[in-house]
Amino acid sequence: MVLKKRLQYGFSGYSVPVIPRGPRSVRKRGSHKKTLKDSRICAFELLAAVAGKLLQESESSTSSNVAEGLHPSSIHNGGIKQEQLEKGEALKSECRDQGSWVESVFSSELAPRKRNLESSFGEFPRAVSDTVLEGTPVIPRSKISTKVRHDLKLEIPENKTAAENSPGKVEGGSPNCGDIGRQIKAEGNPNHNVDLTVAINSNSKDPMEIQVNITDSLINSDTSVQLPSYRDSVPNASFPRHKNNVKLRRRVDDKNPVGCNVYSSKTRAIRPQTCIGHRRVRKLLASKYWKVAPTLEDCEFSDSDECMKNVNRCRKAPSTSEVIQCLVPLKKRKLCDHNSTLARDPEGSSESILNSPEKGVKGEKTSPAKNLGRAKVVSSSVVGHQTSLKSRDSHVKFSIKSFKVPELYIDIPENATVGLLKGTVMEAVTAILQGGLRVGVVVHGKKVKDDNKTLLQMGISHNEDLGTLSFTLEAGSRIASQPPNRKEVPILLPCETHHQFSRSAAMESEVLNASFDPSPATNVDNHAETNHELVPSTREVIKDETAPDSRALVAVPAVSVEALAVVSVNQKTRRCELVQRRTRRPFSVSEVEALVEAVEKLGTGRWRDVKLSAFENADHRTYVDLKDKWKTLVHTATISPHQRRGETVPQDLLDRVLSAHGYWSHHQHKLHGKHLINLL
DNA sequence: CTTAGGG
DNA sequence: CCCTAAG
Repeated sequence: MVLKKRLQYGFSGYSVPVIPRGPRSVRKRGSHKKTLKDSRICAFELLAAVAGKLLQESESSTSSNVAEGLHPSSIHNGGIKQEQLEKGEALKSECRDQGSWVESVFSSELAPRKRNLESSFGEFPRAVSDTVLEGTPVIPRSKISTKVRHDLKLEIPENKTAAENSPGKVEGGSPNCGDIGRQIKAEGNPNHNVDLTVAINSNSKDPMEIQVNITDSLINSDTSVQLPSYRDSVPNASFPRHKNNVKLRRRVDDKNPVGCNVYSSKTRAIRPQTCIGHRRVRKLLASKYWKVAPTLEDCEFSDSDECMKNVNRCRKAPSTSEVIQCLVPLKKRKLCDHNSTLARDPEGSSESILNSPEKGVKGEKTSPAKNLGRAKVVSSSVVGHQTSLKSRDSHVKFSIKSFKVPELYIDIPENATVGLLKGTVMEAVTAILQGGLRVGVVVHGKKVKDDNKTLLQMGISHNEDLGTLSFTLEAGSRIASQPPNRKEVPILLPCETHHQFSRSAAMESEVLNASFDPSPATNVDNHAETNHELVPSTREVIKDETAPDSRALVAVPAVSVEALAVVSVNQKTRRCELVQRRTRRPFSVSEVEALVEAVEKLGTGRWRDVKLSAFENADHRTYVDLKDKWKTLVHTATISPHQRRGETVPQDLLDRVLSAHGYWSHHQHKLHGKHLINLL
């Protein structure tokens, strides 16, 4: 039968099944791609800090908000909603403040830490607390995600270097100061013309909105930045359940006492429902767990170690102190999804940090050693939207619409007051900004390290799609920025030393997707200085509220805390292409011929062999490509000639395609066995 | 990593 | 071409 078929089709190679067994095809594509996908996102914490301040400042306004909004989903009017989470309850609250709105999810479980809370508590308006407290059951471990929005607008000459493009540093105002302005300044480059200012805009329609303005900004594109999530344990705080701004989720596991260890483990357990089932792995930018140390008035950090020491000294009970954990959302998102708010996948992120086996991070490495002890954590991730604008004069214009603070996890006792809760959140946020911020530039998912490259060199030109351009905010490193000497700034301490949070992996971030309508593309990037990875973006979008997984990050002293990542996304282009699509390379007739020949010989189920046999040297043709091409060839051969498009394939080849297809579709399974028999 | 299919 | 589920 075999022979018969052979003759029938006239395939010379038919009888001998060629089974090339060379080295497995090396697919650059696969690894490359994956790498990109997996690595992404950095959290951005900057905003969080701002938000924290705002909270303080906006005490008065806050109370009213808390009582009123009922709509959970709305950003400005959060509602309280209870949801069952896998393992715990998460409380999500959205608060508005002047110039910024913060949405947060708290996770609570707690470590005792009243001092700070109480002090801060006093600052909050009573109305708020009352409302909150009213009839509220305790909700252990809530998750809070905070979002801060502001607008960034930028216009940069294409010939500016990356450094210029990315301001070297973003400085946050001191937590204590009443003024809201924060500036991002470009450093090192004399020519940079970017000056970003983040300020609370009281005039804004939305009181809670924070505006970030870059001088000379021209455009309206929007970018949102998200901050990494943190977990903070706050002792004795009670959460309201019915108020508008808060969403609550019940957690299943509340049993554990407060310990850092316990905490961490639990933290892991917590995973947003939305995230469940997600296959994609996300990387966490930040380290896993962060602990917030009580505010130390007397401590100043010259270096992280010092900081830590001081902190410890100051702390009463470190072990029990509240812990703020920053989670880095790791979920990958698909860039193209619309309307999704940002989502995070803590697990993924943490995994990435941990070098989880899953995609992405695998091979890349984070050298823990480098970061060990340094506790650099990239905790926040920022996602933004970017709109590419057409510009004239070779200037690239884009604006970052907003920064978002994704998640903040807090562990707090049920009986804690709202005020304490607020204070805790504020501290956590503020702590993030302590070290100042640095801006990173991510192009096509890859962080651009070379500050001397011009935008043009990086492919950032006015006529390019800016969708692949994004920015990250990173906590300033000691090196990059001087450790702030501030007092009363909450300190994030590593909760568990044993935790690996110190790994550089912590630095990895994941990409988040932007949410709103336009097509959000998300990028995440980790900016640990030591780590650089390409961050791929995904299309998946996760709704932030629902999706957030949580994994905790350990906050390290501000000094050591690093990186918030901000990613801007291009909204304009619907198609988000963080992961750029391979350039299209139509098959030439000769390639088709080679393919047909190989398939006639090998059959349609052995694409790897086909590749090796006929396209061994064509690196750009993967076996999947060949398979796809065959698929299209079959289709082409099936349809009428006038319906065919592209380079016309000789009819004789198509005939062969059809013949081989028909033959193999019926014999591919049996054939092999028969061949073997024949050979024998 | 490969296949096989859907998108 | 991409993305994924399945081996």
